[in-house]
Amino acid sequence: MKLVTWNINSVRLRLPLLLQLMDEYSPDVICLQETKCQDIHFPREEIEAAGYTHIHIKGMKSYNGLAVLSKIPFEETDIYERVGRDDCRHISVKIKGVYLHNLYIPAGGDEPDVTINEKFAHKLDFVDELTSWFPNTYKGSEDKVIAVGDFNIAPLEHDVWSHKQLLKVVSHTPIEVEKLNAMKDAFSWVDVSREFIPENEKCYSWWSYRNRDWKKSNRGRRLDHIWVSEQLKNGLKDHEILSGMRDQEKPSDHAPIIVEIAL
DNA sequence: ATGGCCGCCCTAGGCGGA
Repeated sequence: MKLVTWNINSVRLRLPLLLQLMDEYSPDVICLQETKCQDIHFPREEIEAAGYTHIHIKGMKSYNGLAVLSKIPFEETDIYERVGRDDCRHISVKIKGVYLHNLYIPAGGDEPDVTINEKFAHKLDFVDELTSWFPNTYKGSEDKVIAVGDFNIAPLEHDVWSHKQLLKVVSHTPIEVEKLNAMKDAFSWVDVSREFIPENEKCYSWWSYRNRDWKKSNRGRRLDHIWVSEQLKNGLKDHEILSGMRDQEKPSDHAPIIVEIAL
């Protein structure tokens, strides 16, 4: 199964790029984050015409929003309200016996301090909830589970362009890294990108729009992740961060990540 | 060293992103 995760930053604005991605890589399943559109406005017809006839979405006006687009039928679909909010940050499908979760973890605002920044508290609570939810819901040793999406946390030193300069910047603070690692350990998740790219090599999936030349300055962060349960580790075949998509006209600030997994 | 952009929305400046 070829699987893509991509924070598309508006599915309507980026539809031509999405169709290009489908045409070039022919993934079986595509998980999108930040679709930024209500379900009634989702561009179903064009996506179905490209062969992705199985669509599971949960969107809202202006912010957040998720989609799973597939050539393969779903056996189940679900929508979750994390930390009690109906804000379109977690959906899932069951496909070929695999539970596939599409996540958009809150960005967390500017100040990494829960006492003055409610958004940062929301982010940490969101991760905490998932830390117990996955092991309570599945058996990592038996169930085939995949979690992908924009986690908005770059956990490793070489997941950011400057570890030292980003220690106090939301996305790379010690408390966020600790929380994300706790979530990973609680289900023995496998961090797929780091199975293919050694931890001592720089690896990014996001580059700010603010850099005049994102490629030249290369001040990126690895915010997008693909995690698989232990069951699937031996099936990992291929992996690529499609940074070429960051180089197109009107790009998303995130690059898609593609993996191939033998099920 | 710093500031630098983008997309959305009851079309225009504010919010959110990270």
